[in-house]
Amino acid sequence: MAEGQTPGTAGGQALLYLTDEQLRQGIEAMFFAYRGFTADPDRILEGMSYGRAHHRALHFIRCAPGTTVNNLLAILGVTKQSLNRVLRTLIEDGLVESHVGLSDKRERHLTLTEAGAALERQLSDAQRVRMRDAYRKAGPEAVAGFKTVLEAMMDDDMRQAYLALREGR
Amino acid sequence: MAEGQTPGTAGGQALLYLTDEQLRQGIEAMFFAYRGFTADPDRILEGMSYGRAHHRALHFIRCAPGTTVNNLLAILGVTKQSLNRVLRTLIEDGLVESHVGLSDKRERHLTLTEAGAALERQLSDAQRVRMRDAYRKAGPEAVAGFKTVLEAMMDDDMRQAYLALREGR
DNA sequence: TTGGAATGTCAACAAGACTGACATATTTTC
DNA sequence: GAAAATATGTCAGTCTTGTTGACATTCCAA
Repeated sequence: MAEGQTPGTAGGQALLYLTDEQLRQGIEAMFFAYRGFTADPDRILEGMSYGRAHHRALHFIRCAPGTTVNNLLAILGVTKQSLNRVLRTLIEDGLVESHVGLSDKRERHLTLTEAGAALERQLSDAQRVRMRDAYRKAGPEAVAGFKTVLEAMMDDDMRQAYLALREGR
Repeated sequence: MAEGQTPGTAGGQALLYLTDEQLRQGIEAMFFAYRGFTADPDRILEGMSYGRAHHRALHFIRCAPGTTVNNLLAILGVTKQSLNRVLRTLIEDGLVESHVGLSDKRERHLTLTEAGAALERQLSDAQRVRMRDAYRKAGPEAVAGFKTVLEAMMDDDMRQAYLALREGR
C-alpha cells in the first residue's frame, strides 16, 4: 500500500477511479457530505434537550414499530447504557412508549406516541428535503450509484440490518 | 411535506427515486455506511490516546501542508479551542510542526513530521482499503454517481472547501 | 498609536459514547 | 425444581469531542 500507487493499470485503462487520489477525494466527499446530512435535524434539535442520538432512536423506532430494546441496540451499534439514557428521556417526555412483551415478558416493545411521531416527522422532513434536492440535482442514475457504493462500504452486519429494514416495508 | 407523498408524478414516471421511502433508504444507507467508513481508522486509534478528531487534523494537514490554523478551522468546522486541544497533543507528541508565518507572523503554518506522516498514512491506508473495495465492487459508473450525490448533499461552503482541495492536487 | 485580526490558553460545561458492577424478572435448560 | 442464560434497567465513573466566555499576546494596518 505505497503512497501514490496507481492500481490496476494491468487492465490498460478505466480503473483510474481506483487511484489513491480518487479515493482520497471520496473520503473527503463522505466527510463533508455527512456534515450536510446531519446539519438540518441538528439545527432543529438544538434548543430542545435532545441530540442526534434521540433522532436516531426515533427514526428506527418509527421504521420498525414494536421493536425491542435489544434489536435497536444492534441497529444503532451502541451500548445499552447509552441507549437507555436516550430512551429514558424520550419515554419520560411522552415521545416513546415501552410495552412489556406478550410472548416474552422480559422484552420491551417500543413505539412512538403521537408526539414522538410528530417530532420524528419534523426531523426526517428536514433531512429528506436535503436528500430530495441532492437526488434531484444528481438524477436517478447517480442515485443508483450512490446507493450501490454506500452499501458496499458497510460492514457485513450493518448491511444485513440495512437490507432487513428494506424488506420490512 | 406530508407522509407517504409521491412527488413528481406529473412527469409520468422515472421519479420513483424521489419517494419518501426511497429517501429514507438513502438516509439509512448514509448512516450505516458512515459507520463503516470510520470503523477502520477508529480501530487503529483506540489504544493510542488519539481519536477521530486527530485523524481529521492529520488528514487535512497532509492534504494542504503549510495550511494555517484558521484555514483548518474552516475546513473542519469546529471551534479553535476544540482544534487547539487536538493540535497541542499532536505537536507535543512530535507528529505535527507549527511554524510562525514568514509574511504574517501571527499565522502558524502546520506540517506533518515524519512520524505524523507515518501515522496519517497508516490511517488513510486503512480507510482507503475499504473505499477501494467498495469502489471495485460498485464499478466506475456507480462511483461517479456516488460522488455526484455526495457533492449535491454538502452545504455550499463545504462544497467550496471540497472543490478547492481538489484543485490543489 | 490605536484598533482589529490571528492565535493561544484557561476554565467550565454538555452530549454522547464507553466500562464495570449489580439488580430484577423471566425464560430456557438440565 | 434448580441453575443458567437472557433482556432490561440502573448507578457510578471515565473519555473524547464539541461548546461558550474571558483574557493575553502578537502583529498588521490605518
